[in-house]
This record gives sequence, structure tokens and C-alpha cells, in this order.
Amino acid sequence: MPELAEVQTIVSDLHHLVGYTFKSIQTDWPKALSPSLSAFQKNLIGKKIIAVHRRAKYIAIELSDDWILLIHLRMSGRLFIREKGHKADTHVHVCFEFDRNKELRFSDQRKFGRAWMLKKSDYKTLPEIKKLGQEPLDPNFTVDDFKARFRSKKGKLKAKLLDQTLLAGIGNIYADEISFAAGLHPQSSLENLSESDLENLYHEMRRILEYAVQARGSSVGEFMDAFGNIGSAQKMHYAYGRKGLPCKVCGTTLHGIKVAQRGTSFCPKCQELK
DNA sequence: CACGATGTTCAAAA
DNA sequence: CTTTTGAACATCGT
Repeated sequence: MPELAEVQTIVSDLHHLVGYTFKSIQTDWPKALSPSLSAFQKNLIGKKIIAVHRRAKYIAIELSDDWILLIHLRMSGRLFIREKGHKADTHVHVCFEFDRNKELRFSDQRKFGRAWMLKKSDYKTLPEIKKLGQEPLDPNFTVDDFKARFRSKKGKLKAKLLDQTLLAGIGNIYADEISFAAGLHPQSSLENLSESDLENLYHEMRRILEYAVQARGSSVGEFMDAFGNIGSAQKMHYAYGRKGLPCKVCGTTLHGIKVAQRGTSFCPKCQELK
């Protein structure tokens, strides 16, 4: 379940590959490669990695000659930087091989992850990228910007936190954690939130996400960083995945419901329905 | 063995 | 246009 913090962790790790050149591609799942395996073979081989950045949950690997290798991990995708001959990783469906015996393994148990080979100019105009909303941790994103962005919206709080065109990069884990931290029921209607609710929501969102990034992500499910190490943000989870367990604050049993078709857990006492 | 759960995005409906 | 619902993806556990 790689979301903003997990993707950021991997992007940081991928900086180790700057300066490496793609030599070959192995795959048993060409469907993961868009537009096609042959396009990758034609355009990726020989390209050098110049930089790596994150946009929402997308990993953008910037290459020589203005190409971009774009990767989305979806549910279960993982990337591993390995030395050639390192012991096998599970569910590896694509392997990018570099010079100096390095390789980047794309592991994906659910096979929902995707990689795209794009010119930089096409990346910038790609509809999926263009429609993405505000980066929650952008230093220029102020509490007033946040309020302005949310005040005009209707609907359930959690649905809006997950809306990638509004805020880019929050997924199921941090939507639950942010709702808990803000003391708001995930089904609260946005139009019922006060100014101070929104201010609180903004500050808790930033605090939770910043913590998760510095903790190198939440290792729930199978998440690992690009060196195969787990993150530690899950130790600080108060809501996500804790359905049926006692609230860490008040001891009340956490409820499990569906919100916006997603599994959701929350404390009925600590989180007010507005 | 059939079905539901899982997280995310896209398509379609309201 | 905005918001909600449904489908699809592949696999695993019940």
C-alpha cells in the first residue's frame, strides 16, 4: 500500500541509481510496461538516470535525452536496488539491469503496478499527471490554501482526503490516520466542518505525513524500501487496520466500516461525526 | 470451489 | 461540473 510516505522513501533510495545506465530489461509480465516491452527495449536501453522525483504516488525517473521512466506501485508494487546475483526477491516481474552489476527489480504480488516510458514533454501533459491536485507537504501550501481548497467541496471527509485531484498522494492508511488525529469521523460531511476543524485537519495532515516520511513509511502489508528494509510509521498508527482493537487513547473498541468503498477503521468516541 | 477483501484508478452514472 | 458508484486488476484467505 505505498502512498505518499512510502513512495517518497523509495524515491529517496532511488537517488543511489543516479549516473547508472540501463543495459537490459527482463520481464515475465509485459502488461506492466506501457506502451509496450518493445518500446522499453528501444528507448530505455542506453539511457542514464539523471534524477528521481515523486509526484503524488508516482515515481518519475528522469533520464538522459529527456525521457522519463514513470512508475506507479499501486497496491503491492515494490522496487529493490540489488547487486546482480543477490538472492531472489519474491514476485519480481520486471528487472532493469544497469552497468556495474546493479539492477532494479520491480516486484508486484498483485500485478497492478505499471511503468511508462515517456518523453519529458509528454509526461508534463499526461492527463493522469496533469489532473493531480496539491502536494500536501509542499512548503508553499499554507493553511489558508487548504481551507480555500476544502471549503467549496461537499461530501465525506475521507472521500475528499483520498481524492487525488484535490490532494495528491494520500491513500487509505493516512486518510484513516489523519481523520483520527483530527478527531473527526471519516464520514463527516465537509460542509459541516468549522474553520477550526479545517485548520486542525491541515496541521494534523502535515504532522502525520511528515512523521511517516521521516519514519520511512508504514510497513503494513508487504511494504519495504528499495534496500529491502521496513519502515516504522506503523508503530504510530492509531486507526488504520485496528478495527476491533482498543483505541490507544480511550480504550473504546474501534469500528470498521466502508467509506467510499474502502475499508475504514475509526474510534466512535474520539472521532466526532459532523 | 466460489466469494469477498485488498488499494488504486478509471469509467460511468447520478 | 461535482460527487458517487461500479468495475477492473490479480491473488490469497475463508
